[in-house]
Amino acid sequence: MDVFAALASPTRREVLRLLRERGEQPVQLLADHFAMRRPSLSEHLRVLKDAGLVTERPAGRQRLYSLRPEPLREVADWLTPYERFWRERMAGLREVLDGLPDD
Amino acid sequence: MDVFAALASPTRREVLRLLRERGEQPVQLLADHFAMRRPSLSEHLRVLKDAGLVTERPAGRQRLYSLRPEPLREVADWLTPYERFWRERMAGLREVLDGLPDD
DNA sequence: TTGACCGGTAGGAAATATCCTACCTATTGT
DNA sequence: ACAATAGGTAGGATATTTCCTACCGGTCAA
Repeated sequence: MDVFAALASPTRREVLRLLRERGEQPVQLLADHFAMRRPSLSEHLRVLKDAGLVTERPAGRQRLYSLRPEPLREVADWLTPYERFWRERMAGLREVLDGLPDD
Repeated sequence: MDVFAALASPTRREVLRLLRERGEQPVQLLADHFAMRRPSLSEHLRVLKDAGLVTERPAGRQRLYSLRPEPLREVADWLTPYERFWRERMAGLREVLDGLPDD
């Protein structure tokens, strides 16, 4: 339910990256890439699922997880009003740099 | 140091919003908008400062905090590779909607 | 100089997060 | 039917977060 909290964990961000790069994955394949036992990864997957960032689909005895990027829009939307701030500051920095003599 | 973790708290996101909308603010003015004692807000401010999201400047007996949006670029950059995913999905949804009969 | 004010730190309580091992169910292959 | 496999749940240890009250130092104003 809370996208920002779900993204706070490096492990969970890494899970999202794996799903983005590889597409749908069973738990075991994901778990292979972490120095962590499977039940711990299961908990991370549950947090991601509660946040709507992944979906799960049974396939035989496996469960295939895939990326569901929609909730990331909330983050992108949240960032929007800050963009002009860092653009202005980057522009200011650019001016300062342009004002320096060539080396 | 960890921008994503700093953004996980609704209180801290609200602090950033206040600083964005009002500019530089002393602690007391910020604290007035939360149902929380001042020392707790001080801790949130420290987390934001450690993440580089605010700067602090002494002014008499006050300390003025202001927004420092640069670290948010890290978040925006992290989001970038996911953008095409939700765009594709939105496009797909659009097609479905377009295919529906007018009501 | 002294009292009021601003805001940080100390230390503790309670809740939550993050890991583990042990165990359970469901599915598959022999 | 049975052993092996996939993956979730239970419950516990520990660490971290988030709040509080009490207190402290620095600054300003009378």
